[in-house]
Amino acid sequence: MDKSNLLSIGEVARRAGVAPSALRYYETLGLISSTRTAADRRRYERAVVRRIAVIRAAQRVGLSLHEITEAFRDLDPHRAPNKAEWSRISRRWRPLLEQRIADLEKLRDDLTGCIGCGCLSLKSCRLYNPDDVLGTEGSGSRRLFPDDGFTTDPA
Amino acid sequence: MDKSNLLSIGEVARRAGVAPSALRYYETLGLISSTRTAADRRRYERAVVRRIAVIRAAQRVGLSLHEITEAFRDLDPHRAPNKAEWSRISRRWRPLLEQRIADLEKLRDDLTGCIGCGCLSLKSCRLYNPDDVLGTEGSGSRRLFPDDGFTTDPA
DNA sequence: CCTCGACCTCAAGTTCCCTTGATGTTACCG
DNA sequence: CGGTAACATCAAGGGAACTTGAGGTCGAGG
Repeated sequence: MDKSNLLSIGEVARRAGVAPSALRYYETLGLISSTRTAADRRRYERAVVRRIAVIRAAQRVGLSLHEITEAFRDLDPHRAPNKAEWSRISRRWRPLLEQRIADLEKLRDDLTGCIGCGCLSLKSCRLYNPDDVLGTEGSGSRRLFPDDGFTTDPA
Repeated sequence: MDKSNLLSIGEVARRAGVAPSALRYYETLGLISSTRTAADRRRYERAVVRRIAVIRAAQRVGLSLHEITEAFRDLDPHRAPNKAEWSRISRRWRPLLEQRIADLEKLRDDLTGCIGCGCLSLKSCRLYNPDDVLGTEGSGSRRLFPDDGFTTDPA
């Protein structure tokens, strides 16, 4: 059942957790590729499952399929990326990942208790009293939403 | 120009960095609300700017506007959330945030050099040799993509 | 008074990411 | 040999999140 080490679209779909229709769609975008059997069925290399996992992960970071296609542009679609290719993608995405992580941590901390802005006491905190205008912005703390109009209230 | 401390749709749009059309759209969804002038123009409380910032932040985490509406459901749309309301939203979103942060860190680390799986040498790393089957999964390290089919290859 | 910009509504359009349906072929099972 | 499941293509549909356009109103300025 494992003939020639290639996977059918159904197998890939199950393993990657996406619908076959999505795989066909990805193929039209050039995100993944397949060979065909004599009877025109798609056959996938095993590496495509990993590739799809990366695609889904990148999507969750907020990348469009187009951007992901860009990043994958000069990877051999049939093989797993080698070290050089992998680190090229890594270099490309890392700043974005860092930024997104920082954003999320900031949101989490600010939502949770102003850890990010240092006011651990939770009282008279800007987040719980959003209409307050900050007296000073001294101690290196940063605003969650820099442009929310609460400091620049002259219309 | 600051009459009655309310903002026009244009002002809110500028301060929040979104288009007026988006604000009208949010209103149809019940995400934000406004009062009207005699001439039927929308007037917004200042707190709406913060609310929009939270909406945008939540969107970037991957929440749909519908989910955000849910979380905001029983907040008074005209006021900034008080401490209790804020921490309700916080409690609701925190696990999600944590999960997303963990996912992103994992992706970053695995992309960067298998820091997450402990193989700092970068040689014979699963990520660089994705077709390898893991011999053991012993030392507490976790897979980036748990269901990618490389361990469960019996069809 | 006239124009201009900012606003209003409502319907339709757009982009992204797929899914669904119609219709047909292939592969295997009993 | 017949049925059924899995696959193929292609066109159309669908939801989410907005934007755009048409047509109209309002208030201030020249």
